[in-house]
Amino acid sequence: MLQVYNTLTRKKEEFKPIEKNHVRMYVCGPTVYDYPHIGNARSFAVFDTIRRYLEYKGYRVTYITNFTDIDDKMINRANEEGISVADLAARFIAEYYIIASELNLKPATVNPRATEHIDDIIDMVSKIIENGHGYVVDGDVYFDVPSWSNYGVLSKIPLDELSAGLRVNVGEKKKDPRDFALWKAEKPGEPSWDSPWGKGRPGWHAECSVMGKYYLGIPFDIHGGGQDLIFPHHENEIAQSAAAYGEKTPVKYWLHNGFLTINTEKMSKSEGNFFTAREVLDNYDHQAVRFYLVSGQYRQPLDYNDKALKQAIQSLERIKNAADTIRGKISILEKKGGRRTKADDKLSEAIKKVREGFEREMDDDFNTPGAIAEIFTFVRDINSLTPDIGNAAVLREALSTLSELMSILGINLEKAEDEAGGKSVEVLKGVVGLLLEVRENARKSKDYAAADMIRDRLKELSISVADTKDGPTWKIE
RNA sequence: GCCGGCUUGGCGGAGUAGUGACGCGACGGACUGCAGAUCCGUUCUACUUGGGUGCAAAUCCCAAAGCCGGCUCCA
Repeated sequence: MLQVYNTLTRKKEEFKPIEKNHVRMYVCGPTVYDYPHIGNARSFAVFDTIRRYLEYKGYRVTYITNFTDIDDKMINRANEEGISVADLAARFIAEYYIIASELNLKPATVNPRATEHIDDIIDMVSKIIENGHGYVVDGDVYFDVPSWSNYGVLSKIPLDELSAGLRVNVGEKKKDPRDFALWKAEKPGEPSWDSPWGKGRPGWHAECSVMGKYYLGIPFDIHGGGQDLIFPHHENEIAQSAAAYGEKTPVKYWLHNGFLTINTEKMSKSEGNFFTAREVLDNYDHQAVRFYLVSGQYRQPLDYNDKALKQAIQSLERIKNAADTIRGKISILEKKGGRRTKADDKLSEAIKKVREGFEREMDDDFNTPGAIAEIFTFVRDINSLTPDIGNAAVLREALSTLSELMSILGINLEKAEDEAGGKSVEVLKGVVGLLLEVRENARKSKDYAAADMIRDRLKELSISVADTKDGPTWKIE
């Protein structure tokens, strides 16, 4: 049974989608005014893994993640750079897709943009006004927070506590400092759209409510994002959606990932202590970065430092080596053939255990560290049993299980060379096989100079050779 | 000030009240012509502190300390 921690109730709850076998999920995507930092990347990777696990469990998942392409930050940055907001958005949306592919994020069902839904936003704002929870002042529209008694359900901030530290910005005409803008009247030089309240643009939180409803319907199952979005973004989203569309709770499960820290301090753009996803991906192996991002439990803080990344590289290497060990033994067995042994039975048992263990851990609010621990136990079983395995069938099953589980974490262990190469791969295999035969003869006659030369020269051609008790194996680096 | 979270071995990091997960590192051994990979063992008085409940607590309860976060744009 899958349990997820719901920010709304502050408890782990049994996960039951509203529609049977279909999960509708929305994750807050980036505001496309700058390069995403590695903390954004964590959020992307975490929710991608959650999505993949739900699919593994047999659910069909409709996965929406948006681009916010109109807001204050977009306008300010575009003005600084002297380009249009649309051009700025285009640039960083393109950048997002590059990062997404390097992190092996599965493409979303739809990546909607705020500016594609202006009419829907206007529609929602109109409904909020009609229902008595919004008001118009000089072309601005504000949400009337005190009129909404349920305000604070998500962040658990009592309404009267809220007013304490709030300020009202110059130029704002709120009735109450807790109110927030649904629609902002046009200022000179800003992009704007026609509306019943004059020209203007959407406020900060409108787009997610609108696009969630548009693509998923309300209520839907999962809404994800970083913990910093709980207040005010998601709090406002709930109030807006509920006030406009009349659903008490527009979302069943609210999931929030913990922060990525640097030296245990929160990484954030306003503090200036951050690394962009780009520089991290340029410095480290992409798969290792992905592995690192999902190696911690998603609600806990994750510290970014060189040591942590190095450790992720080492750990992942261990898993990949196990896959190579299996492949090497399979190719030997294909030549020699063999019979099932005791080790085959033990490995079959281990395959069953790893799948159970992995699911048990992931069912517990996506406990990836526990799930990875199960994989490592399996890796040790693979390494100790493989030399004694007699039949390739169980090895193929072990390899496909390992690959399948790792793919949920976003790591692809498959090697594509076989399909890609066709005939030339066959020739390559033949030639390397021939060289290794020559080398084996040299080793038997203790001509180690010759044997080592063949190995070294192959290494230069990025073919690495390893001797096992059953004979040599090789792989392309 | 008001809310929330965290504190586990050299480091990272799980943890169902009852046999010290898992990874990285270090050290020792095995295997090996060498290399790589791997295996076994050690690192073990590990659980912030002080009380309490229990036959038994890292795990439950109560206090305290330290650290972090939200209350303002932020994944």
